[in-house]
Amino acid sequence: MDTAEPHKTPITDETLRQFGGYNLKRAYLLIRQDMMRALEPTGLRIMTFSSLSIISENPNLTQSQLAKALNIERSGVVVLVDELENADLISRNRVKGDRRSYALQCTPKGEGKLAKAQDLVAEHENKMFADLTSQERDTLRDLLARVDKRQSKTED
Amino acid sequence: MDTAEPHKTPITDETLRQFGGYNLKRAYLLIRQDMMRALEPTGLRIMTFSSLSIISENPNLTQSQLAKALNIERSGVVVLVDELENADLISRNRVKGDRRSYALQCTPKGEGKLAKAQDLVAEHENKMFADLTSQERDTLRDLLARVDKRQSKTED
DNA sequence: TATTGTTATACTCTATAACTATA
DNA sequence: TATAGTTATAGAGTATAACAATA
Repeated sequence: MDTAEPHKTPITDETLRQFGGYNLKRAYLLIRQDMMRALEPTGLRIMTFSSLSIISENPNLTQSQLAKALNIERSGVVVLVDELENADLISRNRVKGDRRSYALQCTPKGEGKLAKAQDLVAEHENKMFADLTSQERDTLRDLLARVDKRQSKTED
Repeated sequence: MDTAEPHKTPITDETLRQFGGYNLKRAYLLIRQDMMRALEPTGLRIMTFSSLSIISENPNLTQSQLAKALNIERSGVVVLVDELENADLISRNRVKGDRRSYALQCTPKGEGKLAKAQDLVAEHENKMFADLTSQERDTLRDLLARVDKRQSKTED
């Protein structure tokens, strides 16, 4: 079998392009990479940034609640919260009624860091979605959110 | 600090929802998981499915070309191609002019497997995008593809 | 018994770097 | 010297399972 002709024309992925999931993955990986670069100067990673944002928006939530919000396991949250606490961006506080759980709060330093990070992320998004009009960005966000919303419905 | 009140209202992620990347990630992880489930009966994983599809569409392409098409490193392709070859779904063939590279081809068995897998993936997509009209699915695909297209342009 | 947080462990995916054989 | 494929290794990211403290 020493006789194959090399493939000449440019490589295509037309078949895969027909699938929404394929386009979704390509775009996601691209944006993920630039997002990591954008957050670099803050010392945050994507998941610590997300955690910080949710903690800021929902003061005194527990780690279990954060796990559910992030769609990850409780064990994964420990690492994220450790990292944020060690950087003095959040605090673990004891709760009145239940001594098993912690109430997570942003520190002032954490709020400042979050604000800075959000600016960098907004900049990153403007870059990544530069080819889309403001209306198209809204449409994309809406369509993706509607796909995501099916999850809670189809909880079997 | 034993005095924090627990967070009462449902946990929200409104701030993060404003970012396209966040919605993208949520939708991607959701679809990824169901995609793995959909492919399970075929024995294929997402990346071997994608590889098989691209090889079928571009007969006799090399592993390096496949790596570029999949946006991964050459070393990663070896594992994928090994897996497909061991399952007798593709063959590595020697090329005329260059004895360093392989020309990858789908076997008849590989074409059959690919067809079956594509049906399963189409079914999976119908399920995941059930809340979107046909037109909205096209819009989503188009917007994602346009985000992805920036990559080749912004090659610095 | 069930739940919160924790730890240890393992698995998947991918990148990096060093190697070989060809060119 | 450069390129195709290979191998070994390491690093994220996450899941699973078992555990201690508390409910």
